[in-house]
Amino acid sequence: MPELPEVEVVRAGLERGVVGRTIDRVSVDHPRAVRRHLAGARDFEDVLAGRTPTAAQRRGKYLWLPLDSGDALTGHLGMSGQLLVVPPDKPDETHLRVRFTFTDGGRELRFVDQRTFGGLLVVAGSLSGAAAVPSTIAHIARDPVDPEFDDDAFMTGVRRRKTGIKRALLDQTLVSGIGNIYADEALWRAKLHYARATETLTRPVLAELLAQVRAVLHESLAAGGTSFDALYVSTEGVSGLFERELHVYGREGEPCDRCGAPIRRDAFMNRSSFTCPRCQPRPRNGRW
DNA sequence: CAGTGGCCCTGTCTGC
DNA sequence: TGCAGACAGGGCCACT
Repeated sequence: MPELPEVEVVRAGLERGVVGRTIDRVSVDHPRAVRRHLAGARDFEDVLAGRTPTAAQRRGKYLWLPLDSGDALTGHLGMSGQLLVVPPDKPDETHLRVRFTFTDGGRELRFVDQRTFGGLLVVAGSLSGAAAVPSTIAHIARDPVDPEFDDDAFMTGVRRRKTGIKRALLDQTLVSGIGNIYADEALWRAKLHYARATETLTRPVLAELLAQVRAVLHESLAAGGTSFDALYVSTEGVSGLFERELHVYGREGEPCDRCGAPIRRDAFMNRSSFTCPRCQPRPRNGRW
C-alpha cells in the first residue's frame, strides 16, 4: 500500500529522526525481514553497529540511508511495512521485526511489518558518486517527482511497449513510485481506461497522463499520503488524509465525481482496478 | 528479449 | 459458531 507519497513521508521522518545519530545496537527479531541481506541476520546486525546515517534518500518506493562507512542501509516497505521512531519504553509492536537503538539513548528506530513483504538490507560500498543509488536499486527508474525524470524517455518507452497502460504505469523500471491506488486515480483524471494499448497512445495524451500522475502524487504528499487502515503511518505513527480525496480507488458502486455513473471494479493482475464506466470506456480490441 | 502470471505473507471480512 | 475462501498487493522469478 505505501506508494511514492507514503514512502516520501517516511523518508522525511527518517531525515528528522535518525540522520546524524550513531546506531548502538541492531536486533533482528524475524529473519524474513532481512532475507535480502544475503550474509544473514547476524551480519546485518554487526555491520550496522556503530554506524551513522548521513542522509535519507528515496527513489520510487525504495528508501536508503547512506552510512558513514560508505555502505547504505536500504529498505522497502512492501505492503505493510512501517519505520517508526519511538521512545525506547514504548511497548513492542505485535509485528516488530527489527529494532535499532542509538548511542544517545534517545528514540529507537523500529521496522514493523505485518505481512513481511517488505525488508531491509545493507548494500556494501555502492555510493561513491553523489547521485549514486545502491546497486540493488539501480534497475528502478526515476520517479515523476524527481527533477531529473525524463518525460520524453518515458513517453517513448510507453509507446514502445505492447501492453496496457496501467501495466506500464506499474512497471517500476519504466517509471517508479506508482502503485495500484495512484495508477487508478491518475487514469481516472486523464479519462483513460487501464487496458488502453500503450502503442496507441499519442505523445500529447501521454503528456496529459503524466501531468495527472504528478498532480495526484503532489496532492497526496500535501495530505500526508493515503491510509486505509493502521498499516500505513509516518515515522511518528500518524495516518495520511488523502483517502477522502480519492475519486475511484475503493469506491465500487459509488457515483463518479464527474458524471455520476457508478464506479466499477474489475479483477486485474490478481488485484482490482477501479474505473468510471462512462468517463473511461473500455477499449475494443485493446484500442478504442 | 519482452510480457505475463504465480507466489510470498498475515489479518480481516464474508458466506455457507 | 466455525471454518474455508477471498482479498489486500509490491516485487521477484519462472515460464512462454
